[in-house]
Amino acid sequence: MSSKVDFVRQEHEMLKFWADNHTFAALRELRKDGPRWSFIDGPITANNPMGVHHGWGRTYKDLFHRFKSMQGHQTRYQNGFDCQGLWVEVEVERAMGFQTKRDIEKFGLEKFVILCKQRVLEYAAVQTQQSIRLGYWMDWDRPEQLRELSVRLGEDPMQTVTVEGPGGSVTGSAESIVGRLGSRELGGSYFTLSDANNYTIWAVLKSCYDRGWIYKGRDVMPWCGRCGTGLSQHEIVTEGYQELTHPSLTLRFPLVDRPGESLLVWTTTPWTLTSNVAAAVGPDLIYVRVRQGEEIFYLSKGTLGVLKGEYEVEAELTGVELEGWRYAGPFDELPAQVESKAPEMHRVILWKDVGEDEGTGIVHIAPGAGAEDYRLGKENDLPVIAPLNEAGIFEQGFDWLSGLPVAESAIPIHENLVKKELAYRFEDYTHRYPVCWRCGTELVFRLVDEWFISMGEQLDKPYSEVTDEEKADNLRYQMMEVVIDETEWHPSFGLERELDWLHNMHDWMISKKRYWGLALPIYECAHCGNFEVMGSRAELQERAIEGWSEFEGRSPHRPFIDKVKIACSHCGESVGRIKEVGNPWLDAGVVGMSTLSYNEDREYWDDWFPADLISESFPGQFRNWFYSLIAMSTVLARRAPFRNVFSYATLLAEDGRAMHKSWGNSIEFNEAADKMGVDVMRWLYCDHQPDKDLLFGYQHADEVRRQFLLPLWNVYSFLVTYARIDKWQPGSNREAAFSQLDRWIQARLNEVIEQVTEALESFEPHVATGVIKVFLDDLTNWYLRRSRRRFWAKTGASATSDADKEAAYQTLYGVMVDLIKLLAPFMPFVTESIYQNLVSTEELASVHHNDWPAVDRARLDPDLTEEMALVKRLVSLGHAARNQAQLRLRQPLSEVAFAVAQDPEKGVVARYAAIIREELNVKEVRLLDAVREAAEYRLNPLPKQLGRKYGARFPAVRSAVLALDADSAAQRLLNGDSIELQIEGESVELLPSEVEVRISPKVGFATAADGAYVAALVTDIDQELGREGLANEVVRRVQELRKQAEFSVDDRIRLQYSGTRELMEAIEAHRAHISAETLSLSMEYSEEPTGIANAEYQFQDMELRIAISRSATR
RNA sequence: GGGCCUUUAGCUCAGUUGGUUAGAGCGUUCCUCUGAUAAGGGAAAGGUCCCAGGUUCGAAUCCUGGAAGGCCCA
Repeated sequence: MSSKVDFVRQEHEMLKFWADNHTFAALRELRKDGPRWSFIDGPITANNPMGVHHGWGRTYKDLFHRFKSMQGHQTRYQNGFDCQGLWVEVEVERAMGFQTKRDIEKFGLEKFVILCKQRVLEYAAVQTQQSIRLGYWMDWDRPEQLRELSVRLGEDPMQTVTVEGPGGSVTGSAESIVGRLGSRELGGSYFTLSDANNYTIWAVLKSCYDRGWIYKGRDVMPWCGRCGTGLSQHEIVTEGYQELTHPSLTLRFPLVDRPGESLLVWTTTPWTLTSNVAAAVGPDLIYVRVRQGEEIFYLSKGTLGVLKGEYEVEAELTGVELEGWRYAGPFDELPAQVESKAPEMHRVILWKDVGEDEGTGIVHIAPGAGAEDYRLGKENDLPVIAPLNEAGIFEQGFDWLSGLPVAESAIPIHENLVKKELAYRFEDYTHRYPVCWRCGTELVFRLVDEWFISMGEQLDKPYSEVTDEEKADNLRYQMMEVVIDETEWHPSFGLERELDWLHNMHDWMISKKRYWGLALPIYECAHCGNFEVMGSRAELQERAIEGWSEFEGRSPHRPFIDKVKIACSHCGESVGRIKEVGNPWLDAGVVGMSTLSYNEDREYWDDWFPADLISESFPGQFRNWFYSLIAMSTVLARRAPFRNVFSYATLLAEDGRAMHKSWGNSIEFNEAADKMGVDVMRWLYCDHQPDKDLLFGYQHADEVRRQFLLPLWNVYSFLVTYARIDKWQPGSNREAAFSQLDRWIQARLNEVIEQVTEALESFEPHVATGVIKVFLDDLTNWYLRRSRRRFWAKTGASATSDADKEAAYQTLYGVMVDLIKLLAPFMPFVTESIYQNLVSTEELASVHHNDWPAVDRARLDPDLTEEMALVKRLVSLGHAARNQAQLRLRQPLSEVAFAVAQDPEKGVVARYAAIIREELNVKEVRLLDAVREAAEYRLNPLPKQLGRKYGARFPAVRSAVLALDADSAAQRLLNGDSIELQIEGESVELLPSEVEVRISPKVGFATAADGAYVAALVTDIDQELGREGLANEVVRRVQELRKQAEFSVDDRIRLQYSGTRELMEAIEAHRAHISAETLSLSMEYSEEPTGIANAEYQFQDMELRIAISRSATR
């Protein structure tokens, strides 16, 4: 067995092994009658290859699936792809070189929608392959089939195709097959573009409509001129802001009734000045009247810094005093201003939100170009001037500005204001400004009509006081109710965050003036204004009065769905669907219902709803997927769609910054998989506290490989190496005599099984990995290190040694098998590889088919594990002492003596003497004789014990203890006697367990201490010890040479040697030892040692020449 | 302006119900071990536990206020 292993290549071999043997299908078969464990996948946008951040989330999803599966559950294994919406459109536009919506319309909607579907299918195929590479076991579609469907769709969507489903082949048009992807007849991932998904949203919207929750609203909202669409509140936060620099403008609003006097107003969006109707001041702010030359300005006292040059404050007045002052607007000459009659209405209004942090304390108000302005305008009955069209270009009625894109308007507007002598100051200003999160275009605020779902009134009281009656017609509180009553959040602060969002959310804008997406089933009558919502395809068919035949057989998307007209139920006019498509979070949110066949098979839904787990990254999802998922199931069933939500933070590059291609710190998924291997990636992901941002990179990955994966492999490799030499097989009836170490590692293993199980059940993967890491260290650096020689024992030497060796094999093998089972959900590849070599049987052909290890309580042994922990601690002190005295481990010493903190610990030293002796290479192990060997005592009153017992009197007790004569007090305490203390006139009894006696040993020892624990080594080396040390040096050199010469570990050799006389004497004195250690069948002195390999060494002023050859006999 | 999170070694992070000696990994220096290990082990150096108050016999930990950073909402 080579210890050098190419893990990446091995992963590819395992992928092939799983594929060839249908290992995943076999697992599903094994678990098909198990208790259900339900998972709903949050759809990944099928628009680009997946990134390493997706790898993080998908690893968790796979981890929990595999864990639950090993616990016997059947699960649905359905991945999801998010398909509809602007992000796909934007990529297709980019690919086609389209600039505007007009380009799309010119190209043709029908063809455009097909391109969108094709893109989704292609990237679904890519992501499927990547996910398989990750070891993510899901019910994947065959990537080739997805690609094939994409091609067919492009050729002719109505051509007939046949595909294989779990229950046999399915035939239909390419378009209809694509529309049925993820259905139970086809299997595979769900696609949010599916007919079922779209029609289930129709059902949701219908239900909202029936309760009066759907409405058309007019509002000023963030708008992307390039995309020609508004953005909802969900889309604009987070991704939606950038630090941008804009020209900011301070200008005069001349006061009509006060010649020569002006308000000073500040704006960073000069284009909105064209639509100014009012100026707002803070009612309680202090304003000043300032003279600068001939001019008088008004601005708030706190913003005087904006003034250029000298000024003189003439008066102070409050905002209220300015109310009603009339002023001349900056663009009153524009026809749009004149028509709206705004110029004669310009006046100062009050607004409590006006502040002094920036600007002049006087805010210009344009209700047609700002959200808050619009609300303020409504309250004050102000006219609304809307300057921009869909594309962000000035409308007619703006004279010389009409036709100008808003982005190009700042400079001309400034020049115009300079000409009118209104401009006061002009400078760059950097601020966070909203941009379109898909295409990066700066947003403007625009007055538009959009469709909304009413989220219910926000009541001015805490949730606990909201009554059932109030909840009855209020979606907001119904959602809060199901979240509070039915869900658990990991990490727990998620609940608070979600409730905060739900409590404050606005009505949900569900429409988008775009092309590729859910066809909103809203039919608005142009004649009478009435609107209706269709709740299903059947309902639409029933109501259709024209166009059905053109729509028949097509997916419910534009343009075909738009052919269908119904008769208005009020006035009978022919009514078409509104042109808007749906917000994509409707698509993602409904999957909690649609993928469980809520509309088609209520029994199945009942079986699998709600999900036991959902899991996504939390930044963003509180207001996106978590929210929409909850909204949809609350509308339809008034139930929470999941019981547990597990979420995690953000993946960053190793330098702590976001990954950006242009910054050179970004790592692509495929590259990471090829270079690190996915087992390493998965471990790296899981071994991280999920609510903290994860720094992902090669250094970190290499650490995982070196510190975890390699040692794991090495233990396995050791076991296999010697099992082969000894032809050892598991399951024999040979007699085994289990040692203390065997019982210890078994006890530890069972502790670990218990802890790992608990950690995974409480959604704390990083706790599980932590426990396993410590265990692997125990296994390699303690159990194996201390057991190695047992494996080297010559078979047949004695019954005792054979039974000991058998026990070692059985123990290491058993531990290894359980360990890889525990590790299988985390590292499915390397564990499978080990399993195949170590265990695999016909019934359980994969590690992943095994049951999760159960805790064997009989093997738990807390005393043993605690004692061994102490032994390790003492031994480590012994190493420290050797280190300090510069006494290498190869040099045997006569004895080590320990001091321990507590009386009961004394027994441990004796009981584990053999282990300690070997580990520290000493002849004797004993306790320090405090009376004889201590040079100094110190008393350490233990705060935990004494503090709890005496509370506020602790300081007094403490000083009383420290005031004792340390020598005599220590003697008594070490004898187990208590001591009377007088504290503030009272007598108290000090117990030996309440104070630690610290010893400094006399000279002659090399010591190391940790609190009261002391290791003291006798450092005298007599001739005998010295020779033994030298013999070990010789052994070491021979071993080194064996390795250099690439002898195998069980090769017998002939050894020739010569060198310094002292060395030769040592060799003679320890011939047997050297020959046994080095497997030398013959050892002979030779002036000129000759053999296959030879070497010369110099150490400790001595010289050694050796040569070795393989011996023919064994 | 409000809510949530974070702040501990040069870097990345642990730190249990409050206990007087605050840990790990990486990096640096030195030592050591090697019959699985291009590995491992040990030691040294490195700390105002963000700041200020408070509670307590005792605070990295609990409370209040503040600062800085991140996220979310106005």
